[in-house]
Amino acid sequence: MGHTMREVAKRAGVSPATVSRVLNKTHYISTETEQRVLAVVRQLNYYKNVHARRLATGQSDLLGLVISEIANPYFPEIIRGFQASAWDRGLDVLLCNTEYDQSRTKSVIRKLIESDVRGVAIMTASVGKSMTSDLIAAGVGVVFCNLGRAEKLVSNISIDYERGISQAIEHVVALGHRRAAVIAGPEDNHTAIIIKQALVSGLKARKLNPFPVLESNYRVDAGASSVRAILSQPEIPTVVFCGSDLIAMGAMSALEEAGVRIPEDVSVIGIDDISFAFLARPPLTTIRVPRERLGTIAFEALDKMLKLKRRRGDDYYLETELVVRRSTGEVRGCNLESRPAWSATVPS
Amino acid sequence: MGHTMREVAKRAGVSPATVSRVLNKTHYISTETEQRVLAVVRQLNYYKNVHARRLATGQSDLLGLVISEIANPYFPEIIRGFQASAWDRGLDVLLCNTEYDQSRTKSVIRKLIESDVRGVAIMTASVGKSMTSDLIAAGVGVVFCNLGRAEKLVSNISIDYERGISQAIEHVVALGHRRAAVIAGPEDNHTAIIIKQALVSGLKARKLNPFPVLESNYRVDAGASSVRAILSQPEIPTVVFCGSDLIAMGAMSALEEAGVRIPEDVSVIGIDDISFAFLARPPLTTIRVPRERLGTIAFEALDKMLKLKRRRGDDYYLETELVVRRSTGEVRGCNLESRPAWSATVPS
DNA sequence: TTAAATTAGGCAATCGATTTCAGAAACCGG
DNA sequence: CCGGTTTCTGAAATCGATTGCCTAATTTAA
Repeated sequence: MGHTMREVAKRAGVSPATVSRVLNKTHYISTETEQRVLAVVRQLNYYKNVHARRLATGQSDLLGLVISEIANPYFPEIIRGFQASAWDRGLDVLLCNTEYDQSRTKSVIRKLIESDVRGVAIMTASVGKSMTSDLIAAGVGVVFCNLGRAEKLVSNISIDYERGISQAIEHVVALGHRRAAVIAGPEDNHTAIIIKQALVSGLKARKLNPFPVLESNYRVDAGASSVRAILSQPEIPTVVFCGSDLIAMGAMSALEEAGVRIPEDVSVIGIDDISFAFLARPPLTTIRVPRERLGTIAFEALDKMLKLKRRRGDDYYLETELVVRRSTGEVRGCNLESRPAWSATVPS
Repeated sequence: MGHTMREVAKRAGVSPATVSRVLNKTHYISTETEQRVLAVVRQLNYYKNVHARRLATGQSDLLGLVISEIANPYFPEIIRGFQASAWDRGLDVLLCNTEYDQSRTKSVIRKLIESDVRGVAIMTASVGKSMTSDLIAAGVGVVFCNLGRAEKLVSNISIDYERGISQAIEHVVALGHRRAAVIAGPEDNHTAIIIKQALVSGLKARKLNPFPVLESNYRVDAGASSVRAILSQPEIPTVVFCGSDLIAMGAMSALEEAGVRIPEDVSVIGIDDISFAFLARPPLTTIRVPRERLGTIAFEALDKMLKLKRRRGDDYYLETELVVRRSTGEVRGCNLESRPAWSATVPS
C-alpha cells in the first residue's frame, strides 16, 4: 500500500533516521535536507504508520472514553468535550460503549489495555469500580465520574447535584407546591442512586415528603408506567421530580396523553439539560449538568495525572444549577373534582 | 508496562512463536503445551500489544466511521449499527467527527490512513467526494451515503427519499392540504439538497406548488427564523415539510410560541424519525430513515468489498417510509381572520 | 522395513518507525 | 593553525509480535 520511510530516505538520499527527525522535528536538521525530505514526502504522498511509531516509542497517543450507550443523549456533549481537548493535545480517543453489558464491558477494557492507551475516562455509572482493577494494574490512569475518591492512578469527578436540586426545591416551594413525587433512574446505576437520595433528602428537609418514589430506566419510553402509577394514587402530586431529562420527557408525554396539563395541573422537573430539553413542549425546567465541561475536565484530570511522576489522582467537583423553563408553574387551587376525569383516561 | 510475549515464552519453557500460535490458534499445538502457555498467560496477566501485532501482520482490524457531529441525533443509530456489526466480526471502529470543518476533515482522513484502517464509512454528507481520493489512493475501501456510484474501492448507499416523501404528500393531500411550505437543510450538504429536490418536485407533481422554500441549518435552534419568515407571508401554508426532524422540532417550537396550534392550524412533517420525534409534543409525523440498518449495511458493504480480490464496490438502496403521528391533521376551514393575530405575536 | 506424511515447535527474519551512539563537518576564539 | 564546540547525519539496535522455513519425532502407508 503506502510507502515506507526507507523509500523516502532512499529517494531523498538520506537515512531513515533523518527522515524521522524531519517529520518529528526532534533534532537539528539543515534546512536544505529538510526541504529535500519534505519534497519527497509530498511527491510520494507518504503517510507514516502509527502502529510502527507506537511500537517504537512505546507510547500510544491514545485515550479511552467509556460510555454506556451512544444513543443516550446524556453523552454527546461529554464526548465532544473530551475529544476536543484530546485533539488539541494531539491525542486520539477510542470511544467504547458498554451497552450496559458486563461481558462487553470486560472486553472493552481488555481492548483498551491491549491498545496501550495512556488513560481512560469512565463516564458511565454502570461500570463497577472493580472492573477497572486491570486497568490500574496495567498502569493505565483512570478518571471516574461520581465513583470513589482519588488515589494512585485514579481521579474522580464528583457532580454536586445537591446545589441544583436545592435550587429546584426552592423554586417549586416558591410556586406553592406541597406534594411532590420522584421518578428516579435505575437502581443499578450509582449516579441514579446519588440523585435519588439527594432528591429525597432535599425534599424531606423542606418537609415535602415525596410520594411516591419510583424507579425507572433510561430508555426513551421510561417514565410512562411510572406516570400511570402516580396517576392512580388517591392524591396526585403537583410536581414530579425526574432523575433525568429523558425520564421527564417520557413522563410529560404520558401525562399529556392522560389529559394532564403541564404545568397547570402538574409541574415536571428533569435533570441534565440535554439538548432536547428546550425543544420539549413545554420547554423543560431542569437541573443543568455541565457535561461538555465534564468531558474537558475528565481529559485534564488524565493529562495532569499522567504528567506527574508519582501518578496520584485528584478529586474534582462540578456544580449543577437550575434552569427554569416552562414545565413548572404555580400550583393551582386544589380542584380535586377534576382528578377522577384524569383517572378515567388512564389506561388500566 | 505489561509483560511481553518473550517473558511468557520463557516462563512456559517454549519459544515466542509457540505462544503466538497458542494465542491465535494458528498452528497445531499439543494440548499440553497449550495449557501450559495459557496458564502462564493468566498468571502473568498478559495482554498482547495490538500495535506490535498490527505492524507484524500488516493488517489492522480497524474501520473508520466518519460523521459530522456527535451531538446531531441523526447519527447515534448509524454508529450503533456499524459498531455492532464490526464488533461481531472482531473489528474495531475509529469514530471521527468532522465538526463541519474542512481542515479537520482533512486531518481526520489523514489519521485514518496513518492508522492503516481497512475501510472507511463516510456517513456525513458534508464531505466532498474529492477529499477522499487520498483514501482510495492508499487502497482503503470507502462507502458513502448518497454520494456517487460504485466503482473500484467505492460503494454507495442511496437512501430512497422519494418513496417516503410521496407517501407523506399523499397523506397531507388526503387531509385536504393545498398550501405547503418547505424548510430544507443547508445547501452545502448534498443529502439536504437531494431531499429538498425530492420534496419540491414531489409537491409540484401533485400540483402543490410549495411556497416558500427556505433553507435552514442542522442546529437545534434551526427553523425558528424560517418559521418567522413563513408566518410573515400574506398566505400561510397549512403544512410545513421539514428537511430533518431537528428542523421540524425547532419549527414546531417556534410555531407554538407564535400561538399557532399544531396540527389544528398548521401541520408539520419531519424527516429521519430520530428517537425524540415521538416525544415531541405533538408527536412528530415523519419520514423514517432506517439508520441503524444504514450503519449495518455500511459495514457489510465494506466487508464484502474488502474480501473481493478485485475490490469493486456495489450500489445499495434503502427505503424510507412515512410514520404518521399527531403533528399532521385535517386542514381546517380557511379562517383567515385569525392570521393577523399570529402575526402580531411574531417577534419582529 | 522403509518412505512418506503428519504433527509440534524452534530459529530468525520481518513489519516500519524511533533513538542512542558516534562520527564528520563546520565554526571559533586564542 | 589548532583543540574544542556546535551542528548535522548515518549505522544499527530496538520495540513486540508474526510467520516462513526447518528440524524432529511420531504415525501411517506401502
